[in-house]
Amino acid sequence: MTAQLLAISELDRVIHEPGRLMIVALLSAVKECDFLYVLHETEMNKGNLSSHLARLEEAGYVEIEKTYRGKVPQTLLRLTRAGHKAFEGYRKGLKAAF
Amino acid sequence: MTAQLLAISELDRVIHEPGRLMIVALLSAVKECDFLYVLHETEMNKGNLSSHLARLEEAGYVEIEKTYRGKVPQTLLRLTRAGHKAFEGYRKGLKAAF
DNA sequence: AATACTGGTTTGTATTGCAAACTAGATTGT
DNA sequence: ACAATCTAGTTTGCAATACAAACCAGTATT
Repeated sequence: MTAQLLAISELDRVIHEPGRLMIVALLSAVKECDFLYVLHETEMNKGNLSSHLARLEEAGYVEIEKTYRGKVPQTLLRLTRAGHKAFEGYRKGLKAAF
Repeated sequence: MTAQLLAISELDRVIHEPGRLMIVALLSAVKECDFLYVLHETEMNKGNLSSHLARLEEAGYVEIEKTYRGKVPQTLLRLTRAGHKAFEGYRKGLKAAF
């Protein structure tokens, strides 16, 4: 197995999925934002975004904080340290592959 | 939607899957090889490789030619022109995203 | 006091990805 | 010769997705 194929085979599947890749790329840039911002920026639907976030949270890559902006609920999102490392590793993997 | 997110969202899913990405990367380098070479090089199992190849063929990205090496069957694989273009486009997409 | 809107979550389904089981034919052993 | 084994794959069955439609609790509107 060549280094290229090895790098591809080792890509983190949680991050690799395009929907989640968008989320992680976005969060890695802004440090914190809310559900609706990610929703609009990625052009996903709510159900999809919700479940991808749940997956990322379960992987320990994002923190989800439910709070309020006045009376309306707001879900704040941040990449955890593990999330940042995973994304960095993912990008290194890509670079190694291509 | 930023250019980065757009690029991610437009990645070709057929090629994006790591198993198939390995196959396509390999075929793009060698022009032609057989099933067993890809099998050993990628370290997949046969069932998996077979179905990923079927998907790539159905997408028009690989040509599958069944022939014989003496008396033993041999499956030859090549990337089609469309496959080369798709892979090139995929790499451009990645470059645009990261 | 209905109706509609916000900000999400849950549910149902169709598609995948995966490996175990199978197949057809060639080879080897007895 | 004929059973057992090997080779080169394909098919099948299942578990895990990804996706959107339907739902829900609370708020604002008419």
